[in-house]
Amino acid sequence: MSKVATRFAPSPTGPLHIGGVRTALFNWLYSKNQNGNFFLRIEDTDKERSKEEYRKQIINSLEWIGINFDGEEYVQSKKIDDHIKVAHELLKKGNAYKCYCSSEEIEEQKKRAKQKKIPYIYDRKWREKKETDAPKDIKPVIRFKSKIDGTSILKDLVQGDVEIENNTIEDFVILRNDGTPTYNLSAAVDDHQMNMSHIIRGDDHKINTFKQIQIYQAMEWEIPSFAHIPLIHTIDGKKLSKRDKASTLDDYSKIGIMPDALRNYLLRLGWSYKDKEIFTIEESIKYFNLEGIGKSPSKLDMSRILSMNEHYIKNMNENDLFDQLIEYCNKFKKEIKTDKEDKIRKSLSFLKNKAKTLEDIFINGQYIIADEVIFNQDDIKLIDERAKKVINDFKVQFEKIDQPSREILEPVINGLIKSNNTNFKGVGQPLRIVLTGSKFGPGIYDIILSLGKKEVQKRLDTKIA
RNA sequence: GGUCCCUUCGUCUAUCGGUUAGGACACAUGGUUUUCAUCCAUGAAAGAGGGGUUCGAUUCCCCUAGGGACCGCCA
Repeated sequence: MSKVATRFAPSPTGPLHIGGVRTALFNWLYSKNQNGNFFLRIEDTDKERSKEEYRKQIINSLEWIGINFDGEEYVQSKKIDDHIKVAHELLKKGNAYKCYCSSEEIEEQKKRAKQKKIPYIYDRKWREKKETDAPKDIKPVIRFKSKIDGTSILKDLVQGDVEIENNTIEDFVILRNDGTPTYNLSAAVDDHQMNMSHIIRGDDHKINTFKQIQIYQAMEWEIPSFAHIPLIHTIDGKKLSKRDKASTLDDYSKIGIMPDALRNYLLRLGWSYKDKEIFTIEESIKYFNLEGIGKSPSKLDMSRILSMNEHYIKNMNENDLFDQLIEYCNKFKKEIKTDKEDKIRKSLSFLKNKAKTLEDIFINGQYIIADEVIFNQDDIKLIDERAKKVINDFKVQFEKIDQPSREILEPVINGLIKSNNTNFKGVGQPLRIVLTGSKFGPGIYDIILSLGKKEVQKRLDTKIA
């Protein structure tokens, strides 16, 4: 058997959405699992809608989530001549013919079919007509001569055997009247030339597959294996599209979802391996297979994405988390000053406990990151005379401490609890508010130690309410 | 409308004829805790409906219902 080769073939007509990312992921994983290669093919033959910025965005997205392709990026538009050559070859071999119907004529037929509520299918008018009957003023398209009799069976690696009557597949256009190839031709030729062994793509391509297989057969090419994976649906059960919000990778990265978490989520969306939920990249390559792909479409679930991200935040290496956090803040929030970096790094161990996203860490860490304490107006109201006295008492004691540590602070706090005749909350809450601006936050010792002596003193001087 | 596909807790899923139908997320309750969280424990929660086949069906077959995809000289 020849070496496994898969590809991801997006068209750069919009931002890549996570359905596409999952398709890319499955192709990539399958090839890596089989020790094969994974290629990227940019299908940019729609000159009107293809945009360079989208091409870049697609490549960046794949890189962000950790999918790397082998070899050179394959650009479909550069291969158009090959596609046209095949069209003419099919014509010569009698597997295709020129159709002189005007687009108006076709439109008219479609409209009529719609009115009568019967399915439209091109009537194969020019299939057997003689070229000499051709009208002079019309540039023909080239149509593929599809099978009319019998049925075809697609042995799909995910869906099983799919049988279809050949006459439901029309004589599709392979070359437009401007001489350019259409999708089914280009895709078939490219996949053949790229030596694809497995075509893994969305369910929505299933009918195309029947068309493309006929091209392979006519050209006597080896037919690759196909696997049509179920689509990802939105919460209301419709195919995910680029227009849906929260559908592109950027939508997730900007709220602080990390690539590994999203990768893991996408992997488990429509694929499973026993009861295993968490997969490192290495594990996903090791365990990925086509048998594990389910047949039914699955819905996107934000709370699941969040909890996956939370899992990664809590379990990943803290240095890596720090790096990702800084990168995230610099890109989407504000640049973290170098003098704050160290404080943040030290505080990660407790800041991450309250976070589902990098954004959460950023927000929870505001009391460190921001130069000025931002006070929650409601919480300030909790600072009454008693609280002020506690704060003041603490200030006096704190000034005597050279090197704050938990061991030194603990007796101080306990002493204040006693002398003020209160409980821990009576001391902790006012201090937390004056130091961070909010009654919610990390433990009081964590706050003090993360800020450092100088900063704590500065904040204790703050006049509130 | 035609063709094709799908159907297990709210969601993602396990089960490859015999299980108290399992796990994860979310949810609820309780515990730990200096707040919010984290963490731990517990709980509620599913085989669309109807026929077969079988000693036995969530699992195999058929029908119905519901959902989805495709039906471009887009990709």
